Amino acid sequence: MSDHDFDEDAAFEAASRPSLSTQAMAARPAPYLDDLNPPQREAVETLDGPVLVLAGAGTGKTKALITRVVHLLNKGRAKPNEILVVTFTNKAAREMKMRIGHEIGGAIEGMPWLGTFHSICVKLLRRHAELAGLKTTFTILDTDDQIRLLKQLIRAENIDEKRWPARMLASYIDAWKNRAWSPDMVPASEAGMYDGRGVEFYGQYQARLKTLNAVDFGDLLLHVVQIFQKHPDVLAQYQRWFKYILVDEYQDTNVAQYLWLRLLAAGHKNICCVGDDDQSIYGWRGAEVGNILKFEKDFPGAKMVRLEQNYRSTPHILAAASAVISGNETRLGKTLWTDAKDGEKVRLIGHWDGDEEARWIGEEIEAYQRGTRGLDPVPLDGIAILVRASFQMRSFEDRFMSIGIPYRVIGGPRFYERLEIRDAMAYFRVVVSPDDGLAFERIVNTPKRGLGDKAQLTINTVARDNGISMLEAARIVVGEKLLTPRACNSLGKLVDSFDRWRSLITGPAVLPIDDQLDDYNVIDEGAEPAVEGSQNRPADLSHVELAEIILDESGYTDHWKNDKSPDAAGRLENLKELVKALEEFENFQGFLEHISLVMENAQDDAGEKVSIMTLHGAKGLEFPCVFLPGWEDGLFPSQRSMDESGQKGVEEERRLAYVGITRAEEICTISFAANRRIYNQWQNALPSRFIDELPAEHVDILTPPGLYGGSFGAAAPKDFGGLMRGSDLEGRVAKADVYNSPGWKRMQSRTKRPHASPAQARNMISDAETLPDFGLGDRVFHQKFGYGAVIEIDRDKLTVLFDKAGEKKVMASFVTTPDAASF
DNA sequence: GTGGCACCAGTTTTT
DNA sequence: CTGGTGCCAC
Repeated sequence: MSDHDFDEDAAFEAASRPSLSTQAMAARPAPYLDDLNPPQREAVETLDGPVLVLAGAGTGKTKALITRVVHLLNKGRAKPNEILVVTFTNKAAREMKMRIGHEIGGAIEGMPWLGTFHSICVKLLRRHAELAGLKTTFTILDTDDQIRLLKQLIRAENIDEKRWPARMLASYIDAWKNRAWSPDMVPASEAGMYDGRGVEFYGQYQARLKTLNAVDFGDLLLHVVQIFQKHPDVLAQYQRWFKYILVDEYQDTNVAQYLWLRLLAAGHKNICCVGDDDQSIYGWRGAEVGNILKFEKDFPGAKMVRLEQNYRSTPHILAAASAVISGNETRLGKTLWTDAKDGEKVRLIGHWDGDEEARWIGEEIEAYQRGTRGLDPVPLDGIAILVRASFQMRSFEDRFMSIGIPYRVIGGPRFYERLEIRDAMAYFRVVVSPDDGLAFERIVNTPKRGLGDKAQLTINTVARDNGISMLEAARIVVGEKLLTPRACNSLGKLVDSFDRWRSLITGPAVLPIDDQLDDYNVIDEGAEPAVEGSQNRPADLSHVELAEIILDESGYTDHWKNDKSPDAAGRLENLKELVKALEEFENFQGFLEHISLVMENAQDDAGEKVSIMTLHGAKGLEFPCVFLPGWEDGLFPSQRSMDESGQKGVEEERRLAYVGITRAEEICTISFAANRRIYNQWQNALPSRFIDELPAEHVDILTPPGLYGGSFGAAAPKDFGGLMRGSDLEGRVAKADVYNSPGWKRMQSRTKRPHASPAQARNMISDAETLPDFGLGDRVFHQKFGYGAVIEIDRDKLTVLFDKAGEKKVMASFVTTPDAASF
C-alpha cells in the first residue's frame, strides 16, 4: 500500500518546522492567492487542522474552496486522489471539477474523490458491499421503488393504507436514516411512529432490501457509516488516505453525513467545512443547522474564518437581507458588507390579488427588458421570479404565456422521475439485471398485457418460495401453466422478449468498475471485484438501437401513441429524449448507474428567458433582477412550516427570505397580494411578517401616493407592514381603506394599460421564420394546455379553445401543429 | 383485469 | 380546481 510510505510524524514535523522541502514548496509561485481578500486567503492558507469557513451569500465561498484545493496541490500537501471534496449536488461537483481543472491547467486528471456525498458513498459501498451484506452489484432504488416496496410490506400486514399511507412510513424511515439510525437504534421516543409499528416495518424493509440486493438513497450513507463504525481497519485506511477533506454547503449536512465526515476526519483532522448557517433551508429534509453551529465543539481547535465581503449585491439589498436574518436567534452571526455603490432600494409593493401581481410583474419585466427607467436593458436571463411554493408559478406562466414573455421553469418534475421514463428504464433494468424484481413488477403489465394482481401474486409467490428472481419465476409460471392460458401466453411472450433483448446486449454483462476506483485500489489491491463474464458480442447492435427495439417490441411506444390524453405526445417526445441521452453512455449499465444518482434536468438553455423557480431552487444562483412575490403570512412564511416546527420553522422560513433577497444583484422587488386564489377558492391574506422586518430606510414603497396615506410611507419605518396588516380591529379597517382608496384604484387602472409593442412581439418570437401559419379552426398543440383549435387570430396572438383547458389567449410561438410525434 | 367514479389532499426536494 | 389513489362494478 503506497500510503504506508506516508509517515504521519514526519508530516507533522514538516508542517510545523520548515524543512528544506517545505521551503522549496513554499517558494513555488502562488499567483492565485493574489485574487483573494484577506479572509479568503486565510481560508485558503490555513491548511492544517479543522477550519470552518462561514461564508455569507455572495462572498466568494466557492472561489475559496477551489483555491484551497489548488493551493493544497501546489504546495504538494497531497496528491489529487488524496483529497476528499464533498458537495451536495452534481452540479456543484461538476463546476468545481471544471474550475479546479482550469486553475491547474488541466494537468491533473480529475479528482476521483470529488463528488456528492452519495456518489462517493456508492463508490465506497461497491468496494465494501460484503461488509453490509450486499453484493457489489447492488442496485440503487429511487423513491418510487421504495414506496412500492413499502406498500407490499404494509399490505401483507393488512393495514389500512388510507390511515397509514406508505409515504408516511417512507418519510419516517428516511428521517431515521438521515440520523444514521438502523432499525435497532431507533430510540424509544420514536417507537410510536406509524401506529407504533414504524420500527418494525423499518426492519422488514431493510431485510427486504438486502434480499433484493438493493439500497435506497439513505442507505448509501447509513451503510458506509456503519461499515466505518464496525470495521476500524477499513476506516483507518481511509482516514490515512484522505489527507485533506473539504466540504461544501456544510449547513445542509444531516447527522449521517456529519458522522461520516467526523469518522473520516478523525485521522489527519484536516477538515475544512464551508457553509452559511443563514442559508440552511433543508431542515425539513434532515439537514441539521446544529452541525455548523457546533463545529467548534466537534472539532476542537477549529479555526473559524468569516467571509463577509459581498461581491454580489448593492448595499440596500444587503442591508435588507441582513435586517431580516437578524431576526433569527440561533445563528453564528455575520456582518455582510460591500464596496458597491448604493443602487436602487429594495422595492416593495402590495397588490389586490395574485393575478394583479402577476400582471404587474409581467409589465415590470417588459419595462426592464426595454431598458426604460433610465437603466440599461436587462436581458431576460438576468431576471428571476422566486416563489415559495411551485403552485405559485402557474399564475406567472399563464400571464407570461399570454403576453409572450419567454420563460423557463427551473425545478419542477424531473425528467427521470416522469412516469414514461421510469417505465422505459424499468425495461432496461430487467434486461440488464434479470433479478431486478421491482423493475419487473413495474412493467409486467405496462402496457396492459392482461397480467393483473392475480398473475403478479402468483409470480411473486413462486419467486419467493423458490428464492429465484421474478423473471425466472415467470418462466416457471408459464412452464407449469399456473395461470389461465391467456395469461400464460401473454407472460410467455414477455419472458421470451426479455431473453431475446438480453441476448442482444453487447459488452460486459456486469457493471464495469468505475476506472476512478483505480486510484483507490492503491489502498488495497486485494479485493478487486472480478468483472465476470464479459461476453463481448460483435457490436453490430448498439445499446441505443437495442433501447429502441425494446421500447418498440414491448409495445410501450404504441401504448402512448394510442393514448388520447394531451400529454401523450410529450411523453413520446421524452422517450425520444431518453434514447438520445443513452448515446452519451457506453452501455445500459453505465447509464442506469448514472441516472440513479444524477436525477437532474437537462436545462433548455435555448434562448433568453425569464427564470421561474422556487426559493429552494434558487440557492447558489444570482440574478441582476429578482422578483419575490407572494410574501403573505401563511404562504411565506408557510403555514405548514410554522404549524409543524413552530419557531424553528419560522426561522428556517426567514433564512429562505434571506436566500431570496441575496439572490439579487441590482434590483430586488418584493410583493404581496391581499387576495389569492388557491384551489380556486379566494383567500385573503395579510402581508408577511418578514415585510415588517425589512428596514424602511432601504426600501422603496412602490404603491402610488395616496394609497397608503401620506403619513404612512414616511412614518413608522418599522411598521408599514404592521399598519397594513393590523393586529386589531382598527388595523383591519385601515387595511380595508387601503384597498378602497383612490390611489389603489389608480394603480389598478395604471397597470391595465396596453403593452407589448410590435417590436417587442417580434423580439419575443425568436424563431419567427419557422413559425407555421395558423388559420382559424386549425388544431394546435400547446405544451401546457394540450390540444385545441384556433378560434381567433390577432397577428401573433391566438385565441385557442383547448380541449381540456378551455379558451386561452396564447402567443403563436407557444403552440405547434400537432404532428403525431413519431418514434 | 379493466375502466369508471368517488374521494382526498394539496410546501420546499441538492441525492 | 387539480391529480392521484382506491374501490367497485362490468
